[in-house]
Amino acid sequence: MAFYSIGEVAERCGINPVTLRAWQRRYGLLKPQRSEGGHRQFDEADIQRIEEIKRWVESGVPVGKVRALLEENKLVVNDDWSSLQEEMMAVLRHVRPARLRAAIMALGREHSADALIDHIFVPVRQRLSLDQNTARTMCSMLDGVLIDYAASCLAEARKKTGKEALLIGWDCEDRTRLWLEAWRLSQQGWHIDVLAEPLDAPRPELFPGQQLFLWTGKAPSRRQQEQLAHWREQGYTVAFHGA
DNA sequence: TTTCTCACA
DNA sequence: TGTGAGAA
Repeated sequence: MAFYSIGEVAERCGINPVTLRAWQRRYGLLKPQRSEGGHRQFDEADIQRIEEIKRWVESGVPVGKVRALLEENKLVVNDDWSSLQEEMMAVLRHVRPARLRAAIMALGREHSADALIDHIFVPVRQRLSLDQNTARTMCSMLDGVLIDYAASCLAEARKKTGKEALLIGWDCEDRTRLWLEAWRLSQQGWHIDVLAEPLDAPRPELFPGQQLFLWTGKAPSRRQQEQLAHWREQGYTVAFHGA
């Protein structure tokens, strides 16, 4: 196995050695072997990884967020969902909503909401959103069909027995994801309604006696956790949904 | 010369 | 993300 010094790698990849060290030390992005003298020894795999990091950074992702993305991607690539993701991409390239809708309904008959959301729709949307141009259009079309499909699943779920609940996006930009999460909840037996517009400051007092779910799209902040505890003390049935 | 770490913009 | 010091 051939090794490269940090200087060689820096030149080959167009990244300052200082930056490479910073990626390793500050963000845990790299883990080259070391020589006896303590010098870094990069192999081809490391260089591949650096190129991948570069692509994320160039597409506007903050360096601090790249690690999570790399690990997420690794999981996705190694499981057998990747072929279904590719099929989804292939359907998207036709840019035919009716076809896309049929494909998604077919998937919905085969797989659980959890699996589809986590292994197909979230990864595919993420891939599409990185691109600036045509992928944005495909992503937009996908979002439209997904919301349509999610809404039909919510309606379907209401035909079975279940409790009423309201899903509210809290400080989250991703409206489509909100519908996907509503769908997920409906598969857990809830009759879900969605506040289509995410809120900065949800007001449980407007929905007395109703079960509320809050979706933040990320781990709740300290402030949000305190707010939730406060609402519960006041007797509101409100919960974070998901992470 | 090169690279290392660490403190510091 | 980059600079500079001091050491190997």
